[in-house]
Amino acid sequence: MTKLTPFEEDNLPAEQPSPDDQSGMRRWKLRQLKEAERDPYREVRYDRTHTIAELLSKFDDLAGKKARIAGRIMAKRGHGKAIFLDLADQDGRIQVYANVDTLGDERFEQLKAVDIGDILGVEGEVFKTRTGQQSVKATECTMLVKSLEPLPEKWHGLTDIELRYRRRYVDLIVSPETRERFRLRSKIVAQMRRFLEDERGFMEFETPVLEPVCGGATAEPFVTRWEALDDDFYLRIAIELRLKRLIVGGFEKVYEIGRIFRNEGVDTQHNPEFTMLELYWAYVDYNDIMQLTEDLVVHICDSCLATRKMEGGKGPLSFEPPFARVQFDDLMQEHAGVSVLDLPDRKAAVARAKKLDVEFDKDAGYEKILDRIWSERIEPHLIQPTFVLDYPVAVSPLAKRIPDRPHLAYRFELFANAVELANAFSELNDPVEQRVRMEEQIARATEGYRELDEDFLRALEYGMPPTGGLGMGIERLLMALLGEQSIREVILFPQLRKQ
RNA sequence: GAGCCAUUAGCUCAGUGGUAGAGCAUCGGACUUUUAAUCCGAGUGUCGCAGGUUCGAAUCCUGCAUGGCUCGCCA
Repeated sequence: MTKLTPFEEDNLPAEQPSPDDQSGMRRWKLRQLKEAERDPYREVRYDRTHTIAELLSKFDDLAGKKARIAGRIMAKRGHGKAIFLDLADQDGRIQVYANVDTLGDERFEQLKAVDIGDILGVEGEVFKTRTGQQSVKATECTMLVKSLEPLPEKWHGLTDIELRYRRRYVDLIVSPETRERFRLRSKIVAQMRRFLEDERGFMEFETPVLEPVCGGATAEPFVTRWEALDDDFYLRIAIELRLKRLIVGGFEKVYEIGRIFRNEGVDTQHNPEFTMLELYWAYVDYNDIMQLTEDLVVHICDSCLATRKMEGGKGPLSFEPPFARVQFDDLMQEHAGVSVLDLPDRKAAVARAKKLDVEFDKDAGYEKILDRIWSERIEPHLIQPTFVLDYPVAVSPLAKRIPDRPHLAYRFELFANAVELANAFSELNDPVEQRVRMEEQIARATEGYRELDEDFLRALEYGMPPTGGLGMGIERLLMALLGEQSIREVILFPQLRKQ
């Protein structure tokens, strides 16, 4: 008998608790293990000969040979003097068979005491049962972790949405779909980097998340306090203005995949923190960026999903290039019955919105009303991947004006599944015009915290070459590619209220 | 921030005013190739929280909490 620490004495029951108290039962079992000098938490490593997926893929060669595997017990089927366990590791699941003849009485009784959720190392012979089930016949079992909480029901798993988010680790244990979704997220981001770096020669940089002034988008920032300086700072709402400084500095192909924070509400399309790919490419225009964007998305389809066709929430999607390319104004004329040329001011926009039955806040400014018409009347039609080109300058403060159509800017957005995936410009590099447009934007802003990023304007004054830039919401892309309707399904730990 | 909906056993869910239920899981027993193992037996509980109505409330009402959906802000 090993003497327990006072903490263990207090927290691990000495007597068998009520069977209803499942975690109590497990703690009681843990105490017995510790007292018998079989404390599972003492184990520091377990040498595996194979992962379960490897073992299964080489099963015929390994049959009759010894193997060592490890994983979590997902099911337990007692059978008198024999027992079956399902053992799962990261990529596979296999049956373990054990009987009293091969293990002996003592070790067989120990194995019978394991609970679903415990983590076990198993050494044994690779074999098939008489029903042909690929299995390992245990000759030695090592308890690697005692799980103190019971897992959800084996058939339905965890369906309570709140619990799935708050205890994502449990969701990952019991839901292969969840594991697969986040495995794909990791792979897609990795392939994004591989494509940009290895195939296109971009360099990734990391720019500050904490900023003295925030810009690059219109959104409410999170404010935080830098105590040492006794001053407020902001969590960035975009990466744009930082990366453009790198173009000024002479780097020609730069990108960052990073976290963005926007102090806004939560819904199926929005999480207060999300991940954005932003890239800037000197000496090219938005047509080159459009081609790059299409190539990138197709590369991800081919390398991660092995298909360019998928089931979106609003019907089947085909990412077969070339994606449709359509003028913003053509869509306006088709679905809103008006050209932006005929909506020169707020009054005209209000009249059109009313005619279209598009509701808007009575304080809404000109851009906001245009945006409302757009999202109510046009966006719902953009199911298949579509590049929408040449937006009104009024809603594109960082994009270069088109000289022979001065009310429009060199800007495109990529839509799929009726959601915006990406936003790109031929970047405005005229420091004088940029200052005017930013000042106009600030003057119209209804929310606080808007001030000119003077240092960005100074950078433009030093001279930024003609540049194309892109911003792409990673979660939005994942939703479109994986057919998910809620952004929380592609974010491991979505923001929820404190409990 | 607003509207609607949900919250019952560890998990998945029944239960519309009259003794709180099922399956899985758990506990006891049988079973040496099962696989949602099977068979026999047992116990699940602050019915989200706080009030109210009623002889009596999981059930009706009010407030609160958390979550979901829709809407507003936002990508």
